[in-house]
Amino acid sequence: MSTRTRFAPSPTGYLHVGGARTALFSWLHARKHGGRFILRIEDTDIERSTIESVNAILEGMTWLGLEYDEGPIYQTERFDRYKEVIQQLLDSGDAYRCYCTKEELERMRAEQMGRKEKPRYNGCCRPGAEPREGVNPVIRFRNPVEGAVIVDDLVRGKIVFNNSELDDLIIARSDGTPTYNLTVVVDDLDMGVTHVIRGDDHINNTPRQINILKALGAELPQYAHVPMILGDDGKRLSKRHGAVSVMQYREDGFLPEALLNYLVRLGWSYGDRELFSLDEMISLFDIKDVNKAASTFNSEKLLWLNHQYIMNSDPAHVAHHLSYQMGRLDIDPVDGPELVEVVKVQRERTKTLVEMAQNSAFFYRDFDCYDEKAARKNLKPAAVEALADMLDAFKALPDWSSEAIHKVVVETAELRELKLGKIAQPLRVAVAGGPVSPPIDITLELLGRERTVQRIERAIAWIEAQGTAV
RNA sequence: GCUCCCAUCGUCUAGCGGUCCAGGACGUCGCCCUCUCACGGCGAAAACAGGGGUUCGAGUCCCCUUGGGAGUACCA
Repeated sequence: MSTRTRFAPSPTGYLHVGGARTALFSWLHARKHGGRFILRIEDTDIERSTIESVNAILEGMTWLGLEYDEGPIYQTERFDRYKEVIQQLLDSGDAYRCYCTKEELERMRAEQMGRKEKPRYNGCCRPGAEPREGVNPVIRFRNPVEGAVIVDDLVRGKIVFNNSELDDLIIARSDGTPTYNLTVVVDDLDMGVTHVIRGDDHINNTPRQINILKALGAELPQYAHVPMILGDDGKRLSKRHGAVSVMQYREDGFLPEALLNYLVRLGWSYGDRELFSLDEMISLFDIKDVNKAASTFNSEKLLWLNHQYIMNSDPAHVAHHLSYQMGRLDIDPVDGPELVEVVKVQRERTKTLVEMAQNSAFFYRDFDCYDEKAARKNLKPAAVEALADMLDAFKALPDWSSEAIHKVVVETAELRELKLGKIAQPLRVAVAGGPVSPPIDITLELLGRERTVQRIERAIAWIEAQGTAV
């Protein structure tokens, strides 16, 4: 049977990095084995599910490039099928109606906890209960009492659960809607899922699901429970830890492939390798090699990876993503140099696209004011002469190239008997507004003669104005 | 409480009984390069949670302790 995997989020929020990694593992497994990857939306909890969340998840998957072969399949559209299976279970005696009220169940739990027992349903309606006035029954699965369920997990190995530890779980609420453990089983079965790859917070659900599958006479899929991702404090990753939404990483200037690369290395490795292209991930990844222990999300390393991808990816590709950030700054790339050229000169000095956009804004529009510290240090009266020299030279330059510009800067330094830094830095602040930019000759070449001239004039005027103001 | 899971540098990890006075990466700290910021190069500090076994030999296998995590819903 050909491999079929799925990612089945419940739409109660955005796609977070933990879910994204589970989806990635599942996607990789399908791709590696030439199988199919299914997206299923588990929206049976109508109270908590929202269409916004569905869209956010879809958007996240798209940005990451985790394309699905089937779906999205919505569970809310499959209620008839679930009802059919529930009826089947009822008919075969593997399920029964339970008339206990929520209040009774709560009391039962409280008493059990008081006796330091594991809280579980006591099975009072199991032998068959009489309908009660005013009580809409729930339907429970009749879990085997004897024996044990052995989960042969691809990442955990064998896990044994005694049936005596399990109780009769509810598969249909009193309003008739199916619950999670039932829908997962039916869906995975109907969709022919061969490998259930999911977070290890589902381990405890697995034996129950296996029992239902067995009652249905179905063949079991392979299970792989991947460890969770923790925040810096060792607790399960959540909003408290900062950016957890996949789309927030786009906002923060990350390349999707950098995030993917970071995620795949969290709980998985291939020797000493750190960098993996998508194709390499597909060929090298093996779900069996995934670690058992939970791992902590480390933003610093993600930043490093992002920088690696910014530096080593095709500049045109980076430029494409950079344009999004430029848009957020209200910059239209037609107002300055080609974005690709900007990427080429900025990529080794910025770790995120946000940073790159901010540090490159001066190529496209005038800045409002100088960086205070840099101006104080570099835009001093002593710099005026050299700036004026270069201004004249630049105006007269027949050829506006970095080589010619470089020559002017060097010659001015020699003429004024100053170190290159004493010349280049004031010039840099004058044209870029701050102390950081690519090499000055390249910066000016990209900026263009017109803007260079204007900005040097502006700087000279500014310095002189400072002098008279004090 | 009960059930299940986990445990190598601060973090991600290599290690699948001897080749480990434990290797790589991020980060940190030095030095070099340098017109700024970076890139890059070189180097340093930094870990087998503890205790019992098994074995000629244990980071690697078993048990216990400790510490973490998950589940324990008419949520998923």
